[in-house]
Amino acid sequence: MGTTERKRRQKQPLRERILDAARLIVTRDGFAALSMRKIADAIGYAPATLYLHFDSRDQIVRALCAEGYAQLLERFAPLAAIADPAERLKGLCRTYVAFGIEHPQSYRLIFMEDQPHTDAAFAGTAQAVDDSSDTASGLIARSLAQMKTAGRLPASADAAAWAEALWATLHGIVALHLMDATFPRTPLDTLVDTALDAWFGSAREPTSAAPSAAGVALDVPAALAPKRRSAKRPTAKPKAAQP
Amino acid sequence: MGTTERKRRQKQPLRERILDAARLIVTRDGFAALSMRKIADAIGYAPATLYLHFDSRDQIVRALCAEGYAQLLERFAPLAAIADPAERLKGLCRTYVAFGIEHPQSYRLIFMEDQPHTDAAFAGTAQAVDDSSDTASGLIARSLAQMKTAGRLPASADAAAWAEALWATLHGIVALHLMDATFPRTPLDTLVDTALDAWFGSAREPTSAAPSAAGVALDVPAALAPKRRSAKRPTAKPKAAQP
DNA sequence: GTCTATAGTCAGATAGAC
DNA sequence: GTCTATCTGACTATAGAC
Repeated sequence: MGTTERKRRQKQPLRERILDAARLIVTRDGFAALSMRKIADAIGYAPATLYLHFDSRDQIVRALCAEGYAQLLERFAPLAAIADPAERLKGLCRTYVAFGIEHPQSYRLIFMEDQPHTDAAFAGTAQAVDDSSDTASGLIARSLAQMKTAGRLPASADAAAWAEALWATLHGIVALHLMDATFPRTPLDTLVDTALDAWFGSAREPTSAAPSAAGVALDVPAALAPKRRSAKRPTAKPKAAQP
Repeated sequence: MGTTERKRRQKQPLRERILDAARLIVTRDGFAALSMRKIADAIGYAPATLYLHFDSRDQIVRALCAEGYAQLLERFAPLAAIADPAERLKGLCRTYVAFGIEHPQSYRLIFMEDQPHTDAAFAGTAQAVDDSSDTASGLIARSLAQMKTAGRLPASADAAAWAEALWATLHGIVALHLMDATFPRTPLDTLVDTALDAWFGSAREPTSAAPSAAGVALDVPAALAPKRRSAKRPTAKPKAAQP
């Protein structure tokens, strides 16, 4: 074990530098502009060296993506403590949108470009309603289910369908904004609130209990250390060339 | 003029064949797989020949995109005749989603990949509320404004914000589905209806502010003919390479 | 571990012969 | 109008010297 440990530790520094450089390029120029050459140039190594630490460009991309997704979940984590499901949901929605705006390239990769990872993000959706899964979708679905139980959704409502539609709304807001910066003429926060009001009737008369609209601190300080938990399955997909 | 006409007509056949081939490739393999060489191979010409009819690959892509957008507007056209704004809006929403599902590659290009065209699609959004603009967003915004006038939206609602949020929902549904075919576990039509019901209260009980003015359908003058205006400024953007 | 050198592909676009 | 031939440049990934 000691030997293995030491070996791994020797490798880490360069691996980190590769990821750092890759993150910089991606953040600045987008994922399409990421190439092994550019990374190598950025850290002052030859392209071939990168292959000692990553099997392929794709593996680097996946590592960055996993990082971004972990960040999103970290942002969600403190919200789980909010007892009122409506308030929690509001916080989740705002945090989701804020994340997309603040980390456009990560968001693009996770939800707009890389199908495998989009699939992964959706994986838990199905049973998430009663499961306390820690996926983005699971958290939203769970809050909605609780709200239905609390009678804040129409009895006829299908909580799972609402969760899907609500997520679509959030994704649509972020995705359209990332495609065209002028998109929401309405301020983003206002737009999210508009959507929430439309869905849950805050603008409508509060039938039973009027939530006093306790302001959710939507700025989660995020003491997040960029987690480097890289993707586990190598899943070397050697690019099926089509003749 | 006669000479110009004749020249243009001589060019058209091959131009069409180029576009046909390009459309096929794009529909089958996606936009990323579209290359001048593949088009040339498909129609049995040399790559260089394509440049007699198009300045660049980008111009071909734009032509396909304009085509797709015109198709979307054509699908919308007959819906303008629906007098009841709520019914019209429902039709618009379903049509929008259906188009995205049926023409995934066109949708991707217009709204998910090509920023210039996404920008163009959004261009009319601003004044569209009182304008009978023939953009996709304009049609939705106009219907919503009419619904508000008819009292079917909360008086406090900002019709423009609702329009943006509703569009985001539709886009989110389509975009997520295109990224992951398993996305809406709920059937697509059901999901759209769920959103519409939640937003406009068909499912809610008409407690106090009932849609009393059920028949207050504002008629719509806008007879928008399926405009074929392909609207393209060549805008040759020769790909700014970044050194 | 790291490098140089290179293989092998693909791409967009152009020159100039026919 | 159309072709062949080529320029230019991007990329991933590998082999083998140091």
